[in-house]
Amino acid sequence: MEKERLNTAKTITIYDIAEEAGVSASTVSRVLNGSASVRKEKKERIQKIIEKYNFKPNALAKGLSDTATKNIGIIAADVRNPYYSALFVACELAAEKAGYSVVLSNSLGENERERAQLDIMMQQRVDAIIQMGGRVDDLITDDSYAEKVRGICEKTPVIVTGKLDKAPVHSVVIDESNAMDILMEHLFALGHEKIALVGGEMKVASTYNKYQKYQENLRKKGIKERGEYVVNGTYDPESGYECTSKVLDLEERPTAIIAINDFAASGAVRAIKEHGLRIPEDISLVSFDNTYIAELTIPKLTSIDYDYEGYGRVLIETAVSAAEGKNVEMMQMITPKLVIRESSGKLENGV
Amino acid sequence: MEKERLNTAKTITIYDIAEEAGVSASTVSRVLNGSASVRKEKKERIQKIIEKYNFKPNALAKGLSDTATKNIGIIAADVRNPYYSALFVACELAAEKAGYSVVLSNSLGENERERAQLDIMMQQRVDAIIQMGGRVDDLITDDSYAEKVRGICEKTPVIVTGKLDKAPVHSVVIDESNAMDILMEHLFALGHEKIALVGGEMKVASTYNKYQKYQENLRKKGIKERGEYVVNGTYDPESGYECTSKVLDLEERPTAIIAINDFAASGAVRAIKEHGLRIPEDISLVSFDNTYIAELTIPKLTSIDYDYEGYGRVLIETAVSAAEGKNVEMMQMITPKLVIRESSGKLENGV
DNA sequence: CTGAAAGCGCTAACAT
DNA sequence: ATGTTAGCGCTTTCAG
Repeated sequence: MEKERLNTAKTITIYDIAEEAGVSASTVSRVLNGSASVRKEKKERIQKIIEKYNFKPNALAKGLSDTATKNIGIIAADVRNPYYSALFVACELAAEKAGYSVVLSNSLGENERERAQLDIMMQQRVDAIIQMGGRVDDLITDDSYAEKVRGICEKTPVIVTGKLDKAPVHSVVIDESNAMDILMEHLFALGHEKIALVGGEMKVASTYNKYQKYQENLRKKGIKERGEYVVNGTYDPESGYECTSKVLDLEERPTAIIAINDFAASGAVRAIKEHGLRIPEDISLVSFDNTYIAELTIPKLTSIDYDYEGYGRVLIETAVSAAEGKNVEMMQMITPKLVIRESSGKLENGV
Repeated sequence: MEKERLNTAKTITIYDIAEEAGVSASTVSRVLNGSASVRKEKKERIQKIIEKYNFKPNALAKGLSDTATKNIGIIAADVRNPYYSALFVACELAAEKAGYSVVLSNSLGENERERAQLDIMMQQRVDAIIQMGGRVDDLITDDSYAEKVRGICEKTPVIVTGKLDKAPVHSVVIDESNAMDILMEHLFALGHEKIALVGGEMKVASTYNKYQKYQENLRKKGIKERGEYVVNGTYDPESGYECTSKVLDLEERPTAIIAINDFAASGAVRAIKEHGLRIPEDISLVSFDNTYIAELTIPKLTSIDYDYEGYGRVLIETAVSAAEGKNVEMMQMITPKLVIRESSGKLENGV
């Protein structure tokens, strides 16, 4: 049987354009990129032919001869998480404006995949790599991972949303500590002192930092920390539900709960309602990330926002500048902001 | 000031490997791809050197000389929507297994962007393009868009999750009609006859199809359709809230509501609760898509699932087969499945 | 202002 | 089994 190739219209190249215009390929290239002046007459003739064929230069060939591909690789932990999808889309939009494209892949919590993706992006010759979540969230940097990234940094700038010790990467991180301060100030102002912290793993740097600040805030306020008010878990609704249930079953239950993210908070809402308690009358609930989940729950969640659009812009600006060899700060902070909705309220009376 | 380029370690190529191994570049290429047998001794020597430098062949050069890039472009309407993110990740995983990478971009409802993205993917020489949502969801195909895609199809297979008249694309669509049948059967079985349909735009094919089936089911059951029970809107929570509110304010309100997707349903939940009604005791609520939103609401939603993993697999298999010039069916259907949760229940008594 | 020529890194006949 | 050679499509000196 003969092998049939259906989709095989002739690929038109810069040479075809050149021939039809009666000029050399170089000239076509010049008008394509505006890299040098071409006589107006010729220029127009060439442009007409380009349009006629709707010619688009082969990006592979261009990337091969150039040094840049105008592609930025993004490795996200999981775009199904609204935090990452919001940030990713923000990056995509910012990149578009800067004349770059983004290439996304999800590490999905698997170390192996994350490393493989780094390799693929290098092979693809992206001009910079942005890593959002995953290994760069680890409180203790994985040594072999750091080494891998170090190798990459020699050729391609790497920007992370967390930290990576021992590797010259650019960091653009949320000021988690500040975020926790804001949240606790809010709760203190409402009269809460019995405050629980649910969800999240201590091996994740951002969670650990929040925990530190949680302690510090209590201490400053002269409130003794109760170990049973801090229940670790993961970052999903199920975990939020379980952690919250535990806290609510305590003899002396808290009057306010801080969930590690909106997902966990949504689980917390369920647990609180099942315990026959009202939000915020009986218990206040606040969380981090301000994803659209915060508007889906009933009541809507008071949550910490990061201005995703701005965050994405900074990430891309950093990536682009670094890719173009400009000098960029190695460490930048994103300032969080409190968005007050319905889930937090004044402490009415003791429990 | 001197321009400084930091990230510029020497790029090592197949020739460097060849030289150090004392062989020709072809031989290195052969061991790299296993495209022909190489004497074991040499092979091992070469592999050692490759590992030593952690050499990864330049994908651009490879794509340029080969005819394939092993990249599949995916244009999604918006990955921030859990439906698309679930499907995208499913595709990514399936592609990975097939030795392909996926390249994502979001059209975000903007016609211009969607077209531009098609161009970019062509320039990038992806082996196939999968389009999820966007213009391919239109009930009436945009002519100029179809023409554009037609041009692309001549070179690169296009797979759509909707339809595109007048363009030889492969379709992998959800059997929406069947989905609506299942949902209504479920409601009928629970005793509901006053059924509303909220959210969605009729200009979107899938919504229109659902509406058709909604009517047909009522007719078959001998129930007269009430125009006021069908309230169009969009696909977000806000719209679900508004559409549902309208329906609940009717003199004779429905006993069951079908939301166009989980997002709209989450808004519906809010509206229903604000009306002081219980779900499902006073009113049943069902929806389409079975995203994680269905598990976040209280109560959890009865929703139509599509088996995202399977759906993604079919999309990628189709893309890969088409890219490799194999014969693939032009039209495939995804069978929906009902997932019953807490939001739907027996009709207790008349309103 | 423009063309010729070399090269980006890899693959694929074609010889040997 | 392996080396040689000729591209893939574009950019970029270098001449003129």
